[in-house]
Amino acid sequence: MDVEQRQRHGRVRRLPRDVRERQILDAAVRVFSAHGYHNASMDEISEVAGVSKPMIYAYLGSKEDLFGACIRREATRLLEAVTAGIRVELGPDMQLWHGLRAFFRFVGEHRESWRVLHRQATSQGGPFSDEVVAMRARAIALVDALLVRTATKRGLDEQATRATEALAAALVGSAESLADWWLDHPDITDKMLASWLMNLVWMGFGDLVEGTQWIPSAE
Amino acid sequence: MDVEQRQRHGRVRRLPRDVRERQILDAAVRVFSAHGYHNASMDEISEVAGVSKPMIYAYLGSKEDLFGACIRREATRLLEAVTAGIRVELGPDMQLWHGLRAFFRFVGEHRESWRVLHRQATSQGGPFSDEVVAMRARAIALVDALLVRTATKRGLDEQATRATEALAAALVGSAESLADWWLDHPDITDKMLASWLMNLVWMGFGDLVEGTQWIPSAE
Amino acid sequence: MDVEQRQRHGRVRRLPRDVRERQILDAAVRVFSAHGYHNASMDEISEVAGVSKPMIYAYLGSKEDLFGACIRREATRLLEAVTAGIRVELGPDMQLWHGLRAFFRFVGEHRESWRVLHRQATSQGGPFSDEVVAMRARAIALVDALLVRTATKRGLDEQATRATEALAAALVGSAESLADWWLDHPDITDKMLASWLMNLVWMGFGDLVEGTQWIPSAE
Amino acid sequence: MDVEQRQRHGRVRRLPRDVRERQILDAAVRVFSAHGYHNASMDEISEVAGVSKPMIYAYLGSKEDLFGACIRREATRLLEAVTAGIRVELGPDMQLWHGLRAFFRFVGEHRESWRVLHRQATSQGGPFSDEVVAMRARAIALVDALLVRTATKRGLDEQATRATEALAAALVGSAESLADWWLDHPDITDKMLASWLMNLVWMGFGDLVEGTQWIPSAE
DNA sequence: TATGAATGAGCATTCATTCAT
DNA sequence: TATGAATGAATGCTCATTCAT
Repeated sequence: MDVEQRQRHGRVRRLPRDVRERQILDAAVRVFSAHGYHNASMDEISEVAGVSKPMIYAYLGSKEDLFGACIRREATRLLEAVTAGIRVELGPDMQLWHGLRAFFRFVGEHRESWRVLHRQATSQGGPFSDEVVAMRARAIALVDALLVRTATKRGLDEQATRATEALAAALVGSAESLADWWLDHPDITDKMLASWLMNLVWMGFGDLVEGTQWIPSAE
Repeated sequence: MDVEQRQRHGRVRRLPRDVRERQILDAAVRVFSAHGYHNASMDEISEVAGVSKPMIYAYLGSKEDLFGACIRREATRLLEAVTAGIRVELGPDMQLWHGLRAFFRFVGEHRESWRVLHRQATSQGGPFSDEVVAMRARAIALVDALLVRTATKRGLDEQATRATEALAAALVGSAESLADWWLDHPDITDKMLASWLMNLVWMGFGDLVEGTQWIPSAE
Repeated sequence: MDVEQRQRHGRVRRLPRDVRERQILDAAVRVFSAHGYHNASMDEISEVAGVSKPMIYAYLGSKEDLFGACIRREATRLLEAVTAGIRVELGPDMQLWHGLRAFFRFVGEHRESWRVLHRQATSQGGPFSDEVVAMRARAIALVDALLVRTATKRGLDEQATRATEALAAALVGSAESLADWWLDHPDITDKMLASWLMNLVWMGFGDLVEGTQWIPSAE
Repeated sequence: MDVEQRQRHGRVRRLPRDVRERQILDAAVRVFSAHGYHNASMDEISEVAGVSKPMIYAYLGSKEDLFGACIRREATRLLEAVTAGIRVELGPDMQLWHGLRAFFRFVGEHRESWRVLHRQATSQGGPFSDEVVAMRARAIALVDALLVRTATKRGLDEQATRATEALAAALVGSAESLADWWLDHPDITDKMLASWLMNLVWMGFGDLVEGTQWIPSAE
């Protein structure tokens, strides 16, 4: 391949390893996000990355490995963004508020990352599941800790204690669901989303731990 | 193939079309639920159904079509179950309550259906999306209608109006998420789930429409 | 593919399974014989067989399985030919004679089979080895039995007993080697080969068991 | 790459060409012997040799060339060992005896060389064949010369003359086969092997050239 | 109606080989 | 001299899909 061709292809050659890895991961996230794990082909990824397939295998391993690497990187980014958004010096409600805002901001700015994490990773059985389930569990635990801390202060009865984990899961699920809904309603701001969700769950949770309960009027 | 052979194989042949279709759909749901859309093979489905592959293609079209048919049937069942659970003569909170209970009951009794609907269908890009998105939209609309009816009675300010759809989406998402979480915590009853979620969202929603709002203490 | 094309390709379609299997095995032996196991491609085999690759995998399994099936079939044929050639009612020398003749005749008439058995199969480490080593062991055992029978009659001293197995191996090796040599000297008849080898080994063996030994004149 | 780096790697660089070549060939023989030609990878060879792949290509050419070089070196060593073992001042039988002993000794001491020569080289079709066939021809010629010399002395009838080459091939084959058999019976000494084979073929050959022939009692 | 037989097309993966430094 | 970085080109294998009966 002569100089002319090289330039026509617009590819830079002989880059250091970590740069290439980043290139590859970026491409992989794009492609996995667009077509899903199974429909994504290594050929397309290599093409989008501007790198030949053997490099992918040399650096990131099999398709499965590559997907796992994507998940790990994006999940880490997401959690870091959320963690960075939280102000630990504030009260729990503000922590949740900032956490939610950070979450929606991240999703808004990294649609592809989100799609890979939420849509693709969740649905695959087998090896990734572990990875993703673990990440999701970390998120739920994070929220649960927040809820417990809050509830404990106010005094938490037994049933409520038992419920917090479920509520945390529900909360995470709401956020995920809202994020998805957002994809089809781009005129909404991330702030509005966070605000709505905050009102929904925080007030509800507050009532719950205070003993104000909704009870079916008749079974 | 003569009668003798037919009997030797022990299968009943020449069944009416709708029976065959049900056989096939049942098998397809089982297999899709177990392995996911892509990992499911038409071979396995035909084997589980006890029907040859050409029959599947003749009756239900391509793999994609087949999957769509599964989604449609299961979603319909789910919505019917929920609708049937609702007592229109009761107040909105009781309607939601019974709806949630019916939802969780259905999920508990039809794990496979749920897995196909939630895990598989959500993650596939492309043609199914339409189908699934439509179904999901119907569910959200159902909840939204409920919320709007309630809110309207009490007088709904503008921002709240705008939020109800999002809240409906969030609510549906919470329920889905809780249902998933349930798969790993089978000792919980469907009643408990419904109760927790009801408390979380109904009280929150009640506060919201009544004007009691949570507002970040400082931006 | 219309009728014309079908006829142009000269392929008969929808044959019963065992016919197809034979076709495939025939082609595989040809191709393995020509290029060796590793250089043989499933594509070429399928092309030579006039059958698509999926049929090969459906009927005969993986490349390794296919190769194993070739080995087994050809080895069986060879052993059957040799066994059929032997006249059990005759004396041991005549048995060996007829056995050798049958062997060389078979090799002469089935060069490709021989090449696959001898050249290809012997050299592969791993799974086939077992198969082939077993076949070779059977051949050696056959010869050994013959030698032992003969020797026992005449009274066999200890060292000679111990040597028969080695001699059997050597004899089989000579025959194999001669067969190979023959490939490059096609003007020789199988009868001549058998005769030479018979004289070489039978007379030598006779001397050996009779106690006429060659002993190095000086170490 | 500067001096510091060079020393950090702990490898001695800039060695004279022939030393590098020997390193490479040693590694190649080891690897080819262990995995066979096709399963051996240039990567592994370069790793075992402690030399980068481009060096291998620069010094010894393609994989095929490299294999050829291995064959040539090892075959030469073997032939030299055998030749060195022969005492030309002794009679033909003693020459063969010493030749065989030298052969088996070499095999015993250089299993890897032997494996490459016998197992790998023989089975590959194509380019190597030439190389290997040539080497084998030299070995056969060596033996043939010996036989002819012997036979001529005693007077050799026409048929026997014609047969010597075949017998030489058979002899070489027996030795090879015995050597293989030996790999699975390590308690045998090389002397025993040589002795058995000597008795088998020398006596047989002696009979043959003396006119004592084995003739089938009835065709 | 019903199916065994058959295939086109694609995909993950590997490896000998060669630049650019 | 010496090599890390990079790739073209195959190859084994699978699967949705469709004939011919």
